[in-house]
Amino acid sequence: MLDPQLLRSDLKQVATALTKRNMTLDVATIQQLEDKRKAIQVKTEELQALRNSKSKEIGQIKSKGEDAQSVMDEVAAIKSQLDESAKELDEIQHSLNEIVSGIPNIPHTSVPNGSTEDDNEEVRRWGEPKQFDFEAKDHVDLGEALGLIDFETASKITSSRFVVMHGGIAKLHRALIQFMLDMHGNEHGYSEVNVPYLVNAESCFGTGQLPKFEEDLFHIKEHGLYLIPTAEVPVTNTARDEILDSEELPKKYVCHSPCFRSEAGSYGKDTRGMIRQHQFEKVEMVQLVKPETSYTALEELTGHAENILKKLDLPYRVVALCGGDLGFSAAKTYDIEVWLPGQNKYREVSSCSNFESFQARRMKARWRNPETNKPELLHTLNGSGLAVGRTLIAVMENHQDKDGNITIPEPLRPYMNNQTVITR
RNA sequence: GGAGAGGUGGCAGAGUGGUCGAAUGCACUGGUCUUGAAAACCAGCGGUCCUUUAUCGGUCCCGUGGGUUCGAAUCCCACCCUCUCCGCCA
Repeated sequence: MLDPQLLRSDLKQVATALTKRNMTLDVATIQQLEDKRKAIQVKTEELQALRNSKSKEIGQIKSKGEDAQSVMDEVAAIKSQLDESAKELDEIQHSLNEIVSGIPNIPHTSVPNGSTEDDNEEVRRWGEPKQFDFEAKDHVDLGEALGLIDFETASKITSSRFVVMHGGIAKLHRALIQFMLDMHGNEHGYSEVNVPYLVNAESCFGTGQLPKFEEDLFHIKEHGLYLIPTAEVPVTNTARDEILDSEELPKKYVCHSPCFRSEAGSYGKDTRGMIRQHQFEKVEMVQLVKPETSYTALEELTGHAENILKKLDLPYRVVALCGGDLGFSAAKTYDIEVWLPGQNKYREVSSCSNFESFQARRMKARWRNPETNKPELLHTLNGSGLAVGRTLIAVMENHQDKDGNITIPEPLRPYMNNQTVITR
């Protein structure tokens, strides 16, 4: 959520900043509602103040044993006015709220202009795509030839966009998770958390999935809960309605979880293989920081995700998302794209974002600034470190040999009983 | 799932219709005292929103949402959560 003060004082400037997202803000409607809100809120609160003081008066009169009827009649007259005014205020605030909570974050000044992913800006590359002296297979062919990846059974027991993994691939998947958790925990200073995979609506609102993107979520209606689309939701919401001490910051969490996405609207996209699933696993990094440090934290966090790819010897590039490709809550995002020989292109394995105070304002996640001694909004960040399924694909495709075996990257071997290769 | 108890400020804990945003204690902050510290004493000490350049002032907040009332922490209704016992269960 954007700062309501900013919307009041500088609505036009906000509208201009949002054009970077190819978004037009309905300035006239907001301005009109805001003017109305101001007038009615002042009126309502004045009436409330009057009612309160008169009611107190009644108490005083009665305690003296005198007759308070005339004052009571006065308050009764105020009451109907107040009810009407309060109702009107409620309606205006409601519609204003609806509009404001649907406005995306303002892109940081460093965010490139553009409307689609083609306009994203490549920041750097690491590693060289490997030249194979045979025709590289994709993970589907590799996995099925090994007999270790099975989409058919998954669709029998559940539906499309799910997968069953066996043996060496299942172990490789698990090894990746443990390797990532250990790297971030031991080398990068994150503390590991394990959180619920079902969350309530307040949490989804806090991180920005609700109200606008409900269709992307799996919803358990009879319990009013949602399956998490990313650990970002439960982990960031640990700070909801909290005021943290300055000394506890920054808070850095790493969390492994499954992620559930309905993928509504992506029919026909990435239907082959494990690239786009309804359920996948991810190791997520979340940081809660003081505002002045959030952009250095973003660089640092992105670097932490990159380190995983470096250790696994997987070529990648980092792109800065352009305004049009930026997610709803993010002020700035770097995507990390890993090289996939099977597709002959770079594909996203991580998305690292600074949300500034956008999520924090929605969830009232604050810290006490010792300089002012007042609660102030935190800045929140998160990034995949990394998407496990896609990293698995990358390992398979980049480290395959001509016989279709997979060489296990050195750092994963301790997690796989020192196995060096996955064969049929 | 059944039965019972309970949800009040950072914590503990009082408060059952009217000067209660809330006693008291602890914690915390500042001051006095002290060579320093402790103790003692004095003072301060929640959040939200509105108005305002700012102050002042005002609104709202006692689990959440409704209701009754001139007036609700206090009464009524619904829901949520916690604890204890029983049942079921990884």
